[in-house]
Formats: sequence, C-alpha cells, structure tokens
Amino acid sequence: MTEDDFLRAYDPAAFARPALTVDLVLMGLRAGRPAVLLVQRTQHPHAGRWALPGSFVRLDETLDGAAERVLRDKAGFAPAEVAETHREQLYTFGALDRDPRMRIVTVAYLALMPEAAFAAALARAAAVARAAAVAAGPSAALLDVPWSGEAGGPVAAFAPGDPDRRTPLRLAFDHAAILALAVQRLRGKLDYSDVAFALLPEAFTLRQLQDVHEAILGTSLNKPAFRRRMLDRGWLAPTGAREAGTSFRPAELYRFQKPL
Amino acid sequence: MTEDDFLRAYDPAAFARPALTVDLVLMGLRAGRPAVLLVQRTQHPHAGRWALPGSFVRLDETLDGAAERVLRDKAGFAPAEVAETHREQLYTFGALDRDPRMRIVTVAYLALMPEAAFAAALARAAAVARAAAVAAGPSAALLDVPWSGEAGGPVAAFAPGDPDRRTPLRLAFDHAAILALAVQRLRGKLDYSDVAFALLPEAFTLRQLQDVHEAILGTSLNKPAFRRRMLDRGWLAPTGAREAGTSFRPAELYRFQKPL
DNA sequence: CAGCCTTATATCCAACTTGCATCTAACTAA
DNA sequence: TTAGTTAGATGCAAGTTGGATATAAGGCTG
Repeated sequence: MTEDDFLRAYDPAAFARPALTVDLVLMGLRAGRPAVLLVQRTQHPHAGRWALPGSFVRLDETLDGAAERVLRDKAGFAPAEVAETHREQLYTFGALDRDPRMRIVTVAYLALMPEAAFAAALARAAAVARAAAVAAGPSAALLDVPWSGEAGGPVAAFAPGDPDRRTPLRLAFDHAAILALAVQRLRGKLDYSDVAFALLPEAFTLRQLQDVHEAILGTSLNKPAFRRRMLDRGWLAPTGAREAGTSFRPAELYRFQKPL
Repeated sequence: MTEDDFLRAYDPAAFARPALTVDLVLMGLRAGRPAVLLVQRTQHPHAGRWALPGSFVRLDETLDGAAERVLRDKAGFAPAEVAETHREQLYTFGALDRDPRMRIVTVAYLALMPEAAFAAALARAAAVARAAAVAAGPSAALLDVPWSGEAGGPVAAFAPGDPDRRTPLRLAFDHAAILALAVQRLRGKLDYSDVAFALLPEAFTLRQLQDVHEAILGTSLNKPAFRRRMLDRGWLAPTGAREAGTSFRPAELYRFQKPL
C-alpha cells in the first residue's frame, strides 16, 4: 500500500480524543503594578468566577493562530495590533479533572503589551462584552506577587475595586496555576531576554525600563549597575530625543534595537 | 439552570477537535556524545523514516502520564525506573500540516537518563520492537550539534553505523524541529538547573560532571573555574568514596543533593 | 535672573567573580 | 624508586557588581 492509499483509507475518528483549548494570560502594567486581563464567567461551569480568556482550537488554525483570535475577539484588538504584541507559548495543562465538562487540554499563552495598549485593551474588552450583552464585563486584576526569588511565589489576583487587597479573586478551573506559571516565566526571562521591552512603549527612558524590571521582580535594583548592564548589552539605541513635561532634568529616550 | 444541570446536558462532541499526541525526546550520552532514541517508522505516513517515539493521548491519562506510558511501552522501562528518569514538558507543536493524516497537535517531552540506563533502554527498545515483529528496531542516533551559543544551531542526527557523519537521518513529521528545541532547552537550562545530574549515575566525579556539560554545550570549559562554581553552589555532597580502577589518582565521588 | 529642588547621568572604589597558569597530591606501572 | 597521569589546590590578573558620591540639566520660586 502506498502512502497515498493509506491516507485515503485512514479514519481520523477512530480514537476518542481530548478537547483542546488555548488560554491567554494577557499581562500589562496598571499604575506600575503587574496586572492581567480576566473575564467573569457568565456560563457554567464556574459561572461567576474569574477566568483567563480562552477558546477551543479550531481545525483550521494553529495554536498561535487560536491565541491571536482570542486576542482579537476577547480583547478587541485589530489584526495589525495583534501582530505587535509579544506572544509566547507558556505550557500545556492536561490534568484529568481540570474541567468538569469533559477532558480538556489547554495550551496556555502569555501575551504582553505596554501600559497604554493594555489600558485600551481593557476598555475594548469591556465594549466587546457589552456588545455581546454579557452582564459582567472583563476587568483587569492587579496581581500580588510575593518575592521568593525568580521562581515567584503563589500569585493572588485582586479586583481593581479592592485597592487594599483584602479578598483575592477565586479563579475558575486551574487558571490560578496558569497565572502563577506566567509570572514565574516572566521573572525568569526578564534578565536575559527582551520581554521587558514588550511592556514598554516604543521610546522609553532607562528609569522606565528599570521600573518595569522592579515591578515584575518585586524588588528594587541598583540604579548605576542596572544602567551599565542595559547599556553594555547593546540593545538600546538612543533616539536623541528627551523626555518631555518633567520639572527636572529630562531623561534620554531609547528605543529597543534587536541584537544583530 | 444549576451547574449540575448544565453538565448533564452538555454535549462533548459538539465541536470537531484536533487529535492530540505526545512525542518523547529521550536523550542520553553514548560514548560521551549526546544521543537520542529514534524508532524507524514501519507504517505510513513517512514509512521508513526515523521518528521520535510517541503515542496518542488517551482520555484517562494526563499528558505526563502519556509520556510515561511511551517510556514504558517503547523503551521497555519498568514503572519504577520511569519514575527515576528526568522528564519535562518541552513545547506543544500545532502546525496545520505537520501530519498528513489529519490535524494532530503534539506535546513534546524531554526525558534524560544516565549513560548506562540509556544503553539499557536502547537494548530493551530493540527487544520490544522484535517482540512486536517490527522489521526495523529502534536505534540511537548520535547528535551533531554545532556550537552557536546557548541557542544551539540546527541539529543533525546520524545513525550509529555512520561514524563519519556523512548522511544525516531524515526525520519524520516535524521531529527535526522538536529535536532542535530539545537540545536548545537542555543547553539553556544546563548552567542554572540540575538537568546535568539526570545524565549522570548516582555517584560521579567532578570530571564526569564537567564532561557532561562539555558534551551538551559542545565547548570545553575551564577546570578550576568549573569545580569552584559547582562546589560553591552547594548541590554536591561528597560520598567519601573514591573512583576505582584508575591507573592514576582516583577522584572523589559526589552525589547530587537537592538544594535545601 | 539667581538660587533651589529634583532627577538624570557620570565617576570612583571596594568587594566579589572568573579565566587561567601553576603547583602539589595520589595513584599505577615498570 | 621513578616516571607518567590525572585530581585537586592556590595565586593572580582581569572583569563585573553594588553602592556611594559628584556633576549636569531641567523647571520653579522669589
């Protein structure tokens, strides 16, 4: 039998298979603190709880494609904007009981965007929810990430209306574990990769870059040492322009320039 | 409607879904060089080509469980031995055309084991293949990994019977990409994690540890600096015993002791 | 406009880390 | 005993890092 014959006779439905979804950890900064986009579930299971936006993977789209679709449909992004956000696959979660409906395996993605874009995404996601006549719209949750080295500790999410961080949100499914892994990954990659720039606008000052690092790591860093390391790395190109609107010496603005 | 009512009425078959497999990159050292377990495909598609061992994910097993099952069924490991090998999830591959039969998403796993266990696994995998009356049994492929920093370059696999490395093996599906990612991940984690110990026996000398690092990285390392770094890390406990059978000064044997 | 306040940026130094050469120890074989 | 070989220790120069301090550059205030 040739390979063509084999493929013609093949029955794709011969074996039962788990369902496959993608879930998206869309992170940004809110007032200098790490935050994540959550949607409140209006349907069973776990109705009322907060969850990461996600979707079933269709047969005609890749995993990355499904993650992009979630970004478009649930965060209201235009295709061109989607292309500009940082996206990476995090991990695939396949515990047997992670969804009470049936066996569902989910591929978790991490998406990052600058503070301004993140704020816009939250607003548009709320509009998407209203258009769909959904009672509770999406919302950002502020993250509380205790410092326990780069590994990251247990992550708690709080509603924006809970500035004192009294009652952590109860997340649906295993989304708390996914969120914790996202933060851990972000922390681990922060120092040797270019993820931090995904959280900054096109032009930024060294202080802003340091603020992003400090917000993600949850520690304070030594300023001269940080500047030296960042500049020596050769990823920063001075724009020549200066920060505007300060009442003190304005800082040089830099752009991220891909190494080589 | 309550959540229970919802779940009773839920139709799991409502949407078409991709098939889900796990593929295993089982790595070890052969004569001090990195090697991987490959099986020659006897069935379509890609009959005759070399492939990573894998299997469809069943509804009643986790992803990790499926990877362990592949280790048992295709490499002939006993359940107790499976528990002792290092295993970690690598990445999930979901390109639309990665399998000509149908849409198949695969979760790739990396498994590591010491040189002796790897040799035994190869022998048992061959026995498993013979018992299944499969023409071509499994085989180790030696890897040729050019040095291009920790990122790793394009990985080529060669049959053990091709010591001059003339004709790289043609791998089935996207398994060459999976293999390349496995090597890259291994290189990246080598220095800050404990993966290297998964490639060593229970007791080992500092020279053996350095040999493993050099084999994976493809470079030579400075001996005193390497010793210092490893000992300062606090992961190594001297056993008090010495290497035997040398015709020169025998080295101290160490055990890996989990930090904290 | 001079001085003040605040933050950016540069410089300096001591402590620590790393690469590397060299020295000493321990074993076998002859 | 001596030569040969590798393990393990030590010393040093060069590079890196944390942290204090000095200088620069804005706007603001009187």
